[in-house]
Amino acid sequence: MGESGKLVLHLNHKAKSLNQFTGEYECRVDAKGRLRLPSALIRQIGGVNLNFTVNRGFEQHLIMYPKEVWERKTKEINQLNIYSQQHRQVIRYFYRGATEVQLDTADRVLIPKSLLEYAEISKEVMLFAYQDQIEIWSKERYKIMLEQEPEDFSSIADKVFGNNAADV
Amino acid sequence: MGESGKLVLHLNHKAKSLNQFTGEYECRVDAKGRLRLPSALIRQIGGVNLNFTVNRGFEQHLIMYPKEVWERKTKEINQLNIYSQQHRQVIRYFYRGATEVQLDTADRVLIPKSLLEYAEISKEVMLFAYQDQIEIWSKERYKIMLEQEPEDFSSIADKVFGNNAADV
DNA sequence: TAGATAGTGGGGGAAAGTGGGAAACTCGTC
DNA sequence: GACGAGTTTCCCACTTTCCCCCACTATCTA
Repeated sequence: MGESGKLVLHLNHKAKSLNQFTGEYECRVDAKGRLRLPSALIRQIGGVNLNFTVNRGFEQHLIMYPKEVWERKTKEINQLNIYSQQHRQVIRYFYRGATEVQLDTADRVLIPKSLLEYAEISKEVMLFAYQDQIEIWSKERYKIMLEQEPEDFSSIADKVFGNNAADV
Repeated sequence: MGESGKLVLHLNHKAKSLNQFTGEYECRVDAKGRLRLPSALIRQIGGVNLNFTVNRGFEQHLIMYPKEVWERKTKEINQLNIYSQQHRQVIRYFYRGATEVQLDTADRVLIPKSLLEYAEISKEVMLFAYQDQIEIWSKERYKIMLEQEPEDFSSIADKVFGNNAADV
């Protein structure tokens, strides 16, 4: 979809959650579609929180949110106007495929096949955790993603960091 | 060392921290991927601070920040709008594999394999500490980086210091 | 030369991660 | 309801990795 930045800017996008994940983890999905979370990540999550929502990300990867993060995000989305076609599109696009999952006794989640297919995940997976979410990428796609430098990185970096930081 | 072009890349007016590192250190990663920090550097760090965040730098090297320095840096990036494709790219480009590490009892950190690969580090490593960060280079790449400075340094310096010197 | 500090390397126990058998459950069909 | 195919999930066994600990070497200082 188009970015329609104006549309979504009403949303309170700023991440002010307690969850602040970090880390890049290499791991794998087994033949049954189970993904074990690295224990370093489990520790960050904090033990109490075993429920997650997985859905499609915007760039052919998956995103996993702790349940209460997901609930907060849906609240934001639900503020959009369902009677506007454009908004409906955004709403659907946001929800597309969201599935609740939970850790089994060996700290694994079962990822639905349709989602694995969408992200082209067969075995090797990279987890990329930042802010309040955990992105799930196939290893190949992750590599490709890293190699792409955003065209306007320096101009946005300018804005964020305030001066000519990324000029050279 | 000292006056490299790279130095200028990281100008960040907002970064005034207590941490102020200096130095160039030669050291090595052992067969298990552990990097021992030189004790001179440990002394600069100040003992209290055992947690770091490592991520990819922009020139095929790694950067290590004390945890709270990293957290300060992410604050600004986290203000971006995750629903904007452009901003998402920038956020990912900024985080690019950031992973928390900590010193073991022998003052070593275990660097994730994916990051070692990215920086082409096998054994010999150069640490380059300045401001509030520690750059980690493979010895070969560090040499190459140093060698290619002189040609364009003056023109870059012109650009950076010539008109925007006020900020610095 | 001895003693202290810095740096290197590896053994081994514990923890993390992997894989598969099989019981339990779901759902459609006869 | 009975049955079977497919899926989910618990459990256990096995492999791999991590990290504490100790021992050894190298370098520096008095």
